[in-house]
Amino acid sequence: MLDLERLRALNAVATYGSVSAAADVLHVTTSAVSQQVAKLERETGQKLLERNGRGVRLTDAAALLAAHAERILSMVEAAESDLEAHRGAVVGELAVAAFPTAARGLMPPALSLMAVEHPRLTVTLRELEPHSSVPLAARGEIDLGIVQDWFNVPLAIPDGLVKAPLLDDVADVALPAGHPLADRDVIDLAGMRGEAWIAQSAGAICREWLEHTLRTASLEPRINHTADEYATQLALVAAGLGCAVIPRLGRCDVPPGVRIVAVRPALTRHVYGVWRAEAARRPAIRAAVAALRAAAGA
Amino acid sequence: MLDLERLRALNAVATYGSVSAAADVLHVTTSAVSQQVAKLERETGQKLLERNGRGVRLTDAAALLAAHAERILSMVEAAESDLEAHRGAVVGELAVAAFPTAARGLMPPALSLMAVEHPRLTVTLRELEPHSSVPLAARGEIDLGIVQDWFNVPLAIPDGLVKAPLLDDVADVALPAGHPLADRDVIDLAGMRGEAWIAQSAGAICREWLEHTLRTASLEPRINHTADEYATQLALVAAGLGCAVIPRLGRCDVPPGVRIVAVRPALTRHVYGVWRAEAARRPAIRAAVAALRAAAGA
DNA sequence: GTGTCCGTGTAGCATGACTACATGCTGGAT
DNA sequence: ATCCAGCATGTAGTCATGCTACACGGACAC
Repeated sequence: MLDLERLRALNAVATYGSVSAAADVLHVTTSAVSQQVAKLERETGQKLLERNGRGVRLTDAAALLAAHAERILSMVEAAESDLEAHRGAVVGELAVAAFPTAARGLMPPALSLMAVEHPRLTVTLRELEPHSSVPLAARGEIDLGIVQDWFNVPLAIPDGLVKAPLLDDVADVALPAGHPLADRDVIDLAGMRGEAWIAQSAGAICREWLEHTLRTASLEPRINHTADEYATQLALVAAGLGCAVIPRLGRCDVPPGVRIVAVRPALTRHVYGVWRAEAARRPAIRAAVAALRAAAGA
Repeated sequence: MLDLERLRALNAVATYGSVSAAADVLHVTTSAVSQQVAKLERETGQKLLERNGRGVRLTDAAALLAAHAERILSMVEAAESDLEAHRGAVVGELAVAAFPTAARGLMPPALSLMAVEHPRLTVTLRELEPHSSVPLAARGEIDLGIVQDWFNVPLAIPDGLVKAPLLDDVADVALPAGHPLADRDVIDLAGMRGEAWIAQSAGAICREWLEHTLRTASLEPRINHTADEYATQLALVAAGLGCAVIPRLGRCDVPPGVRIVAVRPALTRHVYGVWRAEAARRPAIRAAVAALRAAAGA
C-alpha cells in the first residue's frame, strides 16, 4: 500500500520542481524529501527522479504517480473538510420504528420535511409495536422509536433510554349507524354499559388499555371480536358487530354505516419518541424529533 | 493530514462490523486496530466508535469517514495498478487461488509457462473453493481467483470484481464396470432414473449443481455417499456404491472397475478468473490470465 | 580550479506502531 | 445469582521508521 506522506513528497517535488523547494513547502529538510522519494522508488520498483544538471527531473512513472497523488490528496482533503463540516450537521442514517397509526399518520409528513431540510440524512422506517421497538432501541438496532401509551397506563421505559413527548392523540368511539348513541355529539363511557367491543388481540397495548379503562369505569369488558388493524375493526363495526375505540392519528376513511362519536372525558394517548441516552447528542435524532413535532402540530 | 493506514483500519471496522473482525482481516491484533481508530478520533476531534453491547457501533462521523475511506483506498489501489501497468514489466508477486481440479489440472502448466516467460514474477497458489476465494479476492487478500460455475447455476460475483472466462470443462459420469449402462458410448441423464449418486458434501458448488441438474431432469437426487475429493468418489464408484459426475479437468487416473461415459447433452462448467477491478491493469494479472488460457488450450 | 548550489548518503535521536498481557464490560448459559 | 466466553480498551516494552544534522559528490559560473 502506497503511503500518503510519500505521495505528498513526490507531489510537492512535481509541483515545485525541485527537492529543495518541496522541502521548503513541506517544512522539512531536503534529506527527508529525498529519502521519502527513494523509498517510494523502492516500493514501486520504478525510478522516479533522475538528476538533471543541478536539479532533478521526473520520470514518466513519477509524473503518472504524481498525477494520481494529486487526485488522491485532494480526495483526502475533501474527506477532512467534509468531516469537519459534519461536526453538528445532520447526515448519515437513522433507523426509525413507529407503531402503525403513527407510521401512517405522523411519519409521512415528518419524512417529507426531513427529506427537504436534511437531504444528507437517510431515514428508514419500520412499522413496529412499542413492545418490539423499545428493546430494539435499547440495544441500538433502531435509533429512534415512536411509541405510545395511554394516560392511565404508562409504558415502561428501560434504563438507558430517554423519551420526549411528540403529541397527544385523542380517540373516539366508533358505533354502528343504527346504534342508539350513534347520533350524539359526545358520550361518556359509563353510558356504554353492556356493549360488545371490538379490539386488538390480547397483549396489544390498546387492548390492555381498553380493558383497564372499562374496568376503571366499572364496566366489564366484553370483547367478542379482535382485529389488530383499525380498518378491520371499522368493517366489523359497520356490520353491527360491536363498538370500537379509534384514535384520530392515522385514522383511515370511515366506511358507511359507522358513526364516530367523541368521548368525555377524552380518551388520550401520549405519543413520544424514545432513543438511547448515549445517542441523545446526535444531531440526526434532534432533527428527527423536531420534524416529528412539526408534523404533529400541522 | 489523515493517515491511510488508519483509514484502512476504520474502513475494515465499518465493513466487517467489529474491531476483532477488522483485526483478523488486517492481520493485526485488536489492540492495534483499537489504537489506530483512537488516534483517528484524536486527529479528527470526533468520536468514531462507541461501545454497543459487546461490540462497537459507528457514529455518523465514522460512517461518513469510512465512506470516504472506501473511495480513497480504491483510488490508491488504482494508482498502484496503473503504475505497474505503466512499467509494463511482469514482476512482483501474485497470489492465486484455484479450486481443486483447476489447481491440479490447470495451474501446473500455467505456472510452468509463467516461470519461463516471466521469471521475475513470483506466483503463489492456494487451493480454495470459490466460496472462499471470491471474498478473499474482493478484499484483496488474493490477486486472482480461479473459480467455476455450471452452465445452469451461475456464481454470484460481488461488485468490484471482474471476471474473464478461461475455459469450459465437460464432465462425464463414472459408473461401476458392471453397471447396465457402463458400456455405452454416451448416455442421457433421463436414463439414470433411480440411480444412487456419490457427490460432494452439502454446500459445495458441485453438489448443489448436481442436485439442481437432476431435479431439472425430473430425477429425485438420491445421494447416499459424500466425498469432497474425486479420487474418493471414484473409489466408491469402483466399489459399486453408486454413480458420480467427474469433470475432465484435473481428472486423476480412473481406478479399475470404473467406466467413464459421456453425457448428452454435455454437462459443462465454466472456469474463469476473477480479480479486483482496481487491479485490472496490472500486467501480472494480464500475464497470468494469458498463461492460464494457453494452458487451457493445450 | 574554486565557490556555490543542489541532491544523496549516514549516524543518531525521537516518534510511533505493533504485540503480549491485563482489565473491564456484556450477554448468555448453568 | 453466578460463572464463563467474547469483545474492546489500556499499558509496557520492543522494534521499525522518519527526521535532523552533517558529510559528500556532481554541476554550473566565474
